Amino acid sequence: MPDWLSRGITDLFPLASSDSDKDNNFGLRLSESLKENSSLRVKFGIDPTGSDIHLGHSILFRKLRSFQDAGHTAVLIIGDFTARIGDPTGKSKTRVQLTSKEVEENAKTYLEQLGYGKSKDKSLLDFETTGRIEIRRNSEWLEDFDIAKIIDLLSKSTVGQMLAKDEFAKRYESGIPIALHEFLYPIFQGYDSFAVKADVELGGVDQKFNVAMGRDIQRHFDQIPQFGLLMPILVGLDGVQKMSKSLGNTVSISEDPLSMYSKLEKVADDQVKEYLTLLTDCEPADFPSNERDLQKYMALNVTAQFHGMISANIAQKDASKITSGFSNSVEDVPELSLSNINFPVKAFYLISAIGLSKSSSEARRIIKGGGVRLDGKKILDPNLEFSDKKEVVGKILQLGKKTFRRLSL
RNA sequence: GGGUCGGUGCCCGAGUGGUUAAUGGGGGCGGACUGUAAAUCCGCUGGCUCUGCCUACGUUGGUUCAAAUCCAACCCGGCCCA
Repeated sequence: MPDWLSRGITDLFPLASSDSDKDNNFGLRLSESLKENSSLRVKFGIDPTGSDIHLGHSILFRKLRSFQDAGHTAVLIIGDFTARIGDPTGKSKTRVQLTSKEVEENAKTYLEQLGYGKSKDKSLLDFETTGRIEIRRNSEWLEDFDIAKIIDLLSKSTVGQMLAKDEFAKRYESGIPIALHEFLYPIFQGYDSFAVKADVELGGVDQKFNVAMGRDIQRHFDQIPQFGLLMPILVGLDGVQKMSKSLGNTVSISEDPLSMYSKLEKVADDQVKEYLTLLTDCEPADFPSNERDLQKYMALNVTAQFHGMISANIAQKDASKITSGFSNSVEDVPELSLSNINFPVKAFYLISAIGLSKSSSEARRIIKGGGVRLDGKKILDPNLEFSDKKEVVGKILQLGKKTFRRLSL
């Protein structure tokens, strides 16, 4: 198996029983497809339930991109129909069902973040080269399923199988409700594989059940079952739980270089190498030996993946100025426009109005707690009034240790 | 459908008529410390341009000077029985 493929993966199934067992030998299937010049169809489903793509998601997209670069076809399935069910995976309670309008909006932002419309060297996926990507929505085939068909599919799985799935088992045991429609999710996701004739499905390790379901359903319809390629779940900034928006431990791929770098340089020591493996192409031979240096090296290289090495370098310099107390000489602070603020304005209101705090009460609290600086000078009175824009324009507003904004007109 | 127990702030969980945004823990945020962090320590943790005013204990109504706490109906859930 080539390196680009094996890097970082946790599972590939089924495993070949012998070298000639071509339906179960992925290496063989891969080399055959290259010989015949017929690309593999690599399915990856996204559930447009949020709007932000973070680094945890990006490891799957990176792998998908590797397939594209190797000449295969990424079949990106927007789970617009299944999103309305809600994937129970990893959820300890029934997920809220979204309206189709919300789903559509999310899907659009997803595609933009993935680089839809951009050249391939500036985007996460290759939308540019013909034949390398196919974007599908599963409402295409799921929307008008009739009951007979659903019953046919449902009859292929048992309650026992469903309850063997970890999340269902846990919820069942601890008395947390499982709505019946949640059982449909894995089945429909599995059907997607048949609908797009997937040769491979990519997913996180927590998707094993769903990916395996795809194999069952393809077999049921006499299609050669897909291979399952599973990637690890990225641990989030808290160093313990998986990276997930609802846990608030994410780094979003659309974040500015400075925030991205600053967050990454404090990733827990024992996660740093994992980040390097999954989020960069760096080789272990080049890793610095000192732990703090390794952290910085990782933060730099990951940031460079999304913003380029030049911006990443500036972010690194800026971050070090900030931590050593020279925040006024920072080069690349994101600007924040004051155009819709009416002066005179009180400090707490300013912070809340420009969106740096969740509420004006929170802004007051942070100020009282000594967490706000303007050009390095602490502001301690929430009611401090700025009578004119000129007083603050061009200055750097700092919130806590990580958030910096240069105020502009 | 019947029985029974229960629904409290981001989460868990106290609280069963009365100074109060509601004990405690977790999480989060801010500060100190440090190799950024973690650990530890301290502070904050409903909203509002805030010396005050709103909104809050499943929902709606009721009793009362006064209700998260009492009553009624309804909604939602766990368990047991069918």
